[in-house]
Amino acid sequence: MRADARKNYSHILTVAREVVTEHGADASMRDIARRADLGLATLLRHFPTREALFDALLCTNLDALTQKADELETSNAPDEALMFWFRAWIAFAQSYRGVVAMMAAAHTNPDSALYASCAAVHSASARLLRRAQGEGTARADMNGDDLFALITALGWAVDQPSFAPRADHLFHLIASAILTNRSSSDAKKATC
Amino acid sequence: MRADARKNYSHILTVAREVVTEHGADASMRDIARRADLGLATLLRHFPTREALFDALLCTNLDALTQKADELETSNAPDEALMFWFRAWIAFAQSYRGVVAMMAAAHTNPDSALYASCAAVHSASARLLRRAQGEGTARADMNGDDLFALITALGWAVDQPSFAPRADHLFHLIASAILTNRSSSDAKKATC
DNA sequence: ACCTGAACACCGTTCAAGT
DNA sequence: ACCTGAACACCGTTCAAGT
Repeated sequence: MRADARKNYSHILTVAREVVTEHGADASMRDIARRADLGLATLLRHFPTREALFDALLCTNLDALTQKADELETSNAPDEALMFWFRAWIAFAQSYRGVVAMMAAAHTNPDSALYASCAAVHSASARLLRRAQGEGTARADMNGDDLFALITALGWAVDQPSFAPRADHLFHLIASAILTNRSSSDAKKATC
Repeated sequence: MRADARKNYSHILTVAREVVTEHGADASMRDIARRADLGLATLLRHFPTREALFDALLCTNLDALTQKADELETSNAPDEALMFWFRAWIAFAQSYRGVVAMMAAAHTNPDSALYASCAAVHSASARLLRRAQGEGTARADMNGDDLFALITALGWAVDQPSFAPRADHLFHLIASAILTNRSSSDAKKATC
């Protein structure tokens, strides 16, 4: 990449972070370009779609999330690991408004620039679930798709202004639906 | 209302139902007007906002939903009533793509044409919850806001193409998070 | 190589002019 | 009363012309 292009690239990301913080995932691409003092066409040259931009915006967080799954898998009890990771996912979901809805949509469509990231999150969570199921601390009548649906649904919910105040409690409720032992102390550590 | 206006009004609703069935709640208002052979301004005269149109589109379903809450409250066991109504809500959520997201947004904003309808659904569900809690069959550490958040989150989830295939099972999982007795036969009747 | 203004086909809002 | 074309300020896409 040429020096000026590289400079534009990182400048776009900086500005996009600001704009998206204010307006959420539906922020106007034109507005981002405007605030970066660039033509809209230039922005779209670097990030041909909104999802390409978000993949770049979120890749650090997303990598941290999948890496955290690896760490938890070796260093924590299965149910504890699942719940800690679930918490981390919800924190991620709250990074910018609308990200979860965007990821849920991207999850369906292999052409999306976010598809690979979604799949990575999905498989990380599925791995943690299977491990807890092996130990008998997570419901056996549930698969990776179910887990992903539940945590994504909660991620969407805590994104809604009217539901956000109850985010912690809602987390606890969903957690209790996933774990076998409702009052497990491990779960409590993660859900309280 | 003048005769021609009344005719336009109902014609718009008929056409809107078709277009929204195809394109979901984000369907273009212009497209609806076009298909109705009317100027966009005429459509917006009858329904000044998208939410006003949807309030009209959904009012029959919404009324049925709140009325169903009344019926269930007198004719069924509290936990059974709660679960039957929950099922009806999910069926409503599946009537058109995007309605749940729209209602969640409307729920926050008192100026929305859908606000009253959201409040009605909210209070109907809260009533059924309190009754089940009184009997001890629904979790005590949960309020009407929590329930509304959970059922709305599930409504959103089953709206996503990738989660829809597991809709029934996801319902069961959320139901088990709401009810006290996980394998209650009443719950089973509603969740299976 | 990389940037960008401009034309394009959309969207919902508003209102003056028509019947 | 009710309808509507047109102007408006937006949006993302595309590409020919510039450096």
